Amino acid sequence: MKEGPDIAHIAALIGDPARANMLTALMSGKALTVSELAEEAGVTIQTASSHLSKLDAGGLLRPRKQGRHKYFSLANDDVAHVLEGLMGLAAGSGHLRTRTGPKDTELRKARVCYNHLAGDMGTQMFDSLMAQGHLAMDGGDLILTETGVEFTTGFQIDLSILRAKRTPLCRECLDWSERRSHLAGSLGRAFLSRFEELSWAKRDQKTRVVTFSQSGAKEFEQFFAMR
Amino acid sequence: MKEGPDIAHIAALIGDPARANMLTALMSGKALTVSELAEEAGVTIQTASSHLSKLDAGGLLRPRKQGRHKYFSLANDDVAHVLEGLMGLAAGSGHLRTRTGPKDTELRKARVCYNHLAGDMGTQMFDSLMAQGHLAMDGGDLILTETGVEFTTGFQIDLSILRAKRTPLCRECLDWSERRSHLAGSLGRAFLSRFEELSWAKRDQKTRVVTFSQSGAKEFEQFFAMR
DNA sequence: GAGATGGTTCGACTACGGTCGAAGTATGAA
DNA sequence: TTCATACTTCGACCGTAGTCGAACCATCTC
Repeated sequence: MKEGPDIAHIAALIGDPARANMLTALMSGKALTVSELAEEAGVTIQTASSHLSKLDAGGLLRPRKQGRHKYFSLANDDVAHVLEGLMGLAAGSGHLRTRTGPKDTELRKARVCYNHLAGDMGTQMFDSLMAQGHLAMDGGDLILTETGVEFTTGFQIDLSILRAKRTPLCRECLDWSERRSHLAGSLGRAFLSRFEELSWAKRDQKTRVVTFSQSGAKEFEQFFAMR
Repeated sequence: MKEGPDIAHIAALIGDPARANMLTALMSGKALTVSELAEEAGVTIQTASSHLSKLDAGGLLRPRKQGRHKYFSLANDDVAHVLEGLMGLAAGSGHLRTRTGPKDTELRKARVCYNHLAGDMGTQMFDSLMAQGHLAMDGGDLILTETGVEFTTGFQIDLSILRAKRTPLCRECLDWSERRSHLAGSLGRAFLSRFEELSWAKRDQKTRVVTFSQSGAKEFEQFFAMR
């Protein structure tokens, strides 16, 4: 009756509307300040502060002080992963916050998941990389193959920098809208920022939507076509 | 500020201690009655009933009436998956309900996750099946290869029955203790029940622990050795 | 220094939701 | 029919936790 970790505590942390809004906002991958998160959640700064300290104590956030600002971001990919999972359940039970509107289709098309590309285009990219043999599964872990290394370096992504970090290079992340995997981990992050550098795509500042330019979408299709 | 599914609602459902206990109990994969779940959660039958109707309304459970009993089980693998994820976070933040005791090591060794094998032996089995090429990733989906079909039928598992069901044959599930994937889906379930039929292993009724007999462990090692 | 801006702490208010006793409904047994 | 068991509904109680105003720190600017 009481073995295993204490689910209830952190589920309750996520379970408050204000905190859930903050966490959802942080799924954009950006680090946000207390006041930004307060606005995002629709509460005053005081309450936001108290919420954030609780989330931090629960290990869900990573705070960083910078001058008189305090920036919060999600603690790690695992947290983002669980949040996506919860979104999947919520979406499945037909409990959408907003009725499926025009913004919803944009979110399904391409969006930011923590720090990498998700949605239709995210899964397409993942599928393509697998089909081309650039990614492979090795005993439950996702790995970058030799051709994959070539491909990414050709994409102007410096793997040595990524490998130096503690976070895993490749991870898969389950998509709540597509119910399929897409690429997470530091490589997933690198791909997305590369898309931005090449101005193939732009993140919306507020809504997690990623919009590809017309030419950007074409380039993307070129590299990540299926078959 | 309000795009995406309503995380908070279902997170709050999981966030109550009594409900979390019930859900954890259901991770054993067994369907339990209202009174059993009440005892599991340490509350009276009335409150259990109200909790269960809320969980049901949230789409987390699948109720089945049978005579004057009402059996509840987890709605699907997705729910189990999210619960495992939450356990991972809770374990990671050092928030174990019970200090890592003797039962904890048993849980890490081999346990039931919803309806399939998890823990050290679960991930070992998954890794072995991947290494032997019986399982493979195909565009984000886990599939059974041709040799995999051979292997499982040689194991006296009737695939045609499994394929007839709506639930996916193969799925991967992230392990909170090992932080690696193991095999879920109807095939994962089939393997576990086969182990029981062969009396290689036995589930403990209360604690989710799976104990392998000495000879059973040897057989297991034979079939699912790494390399 | 003084003033402004970003966060935190404290205290008081409030409301939502978990809890159980008691009564009510269904199903099964005798 | 009568009794027992399994569960649900109702109502009342109570505690916890979210909320904000006000005052308090800390950091930067001038």
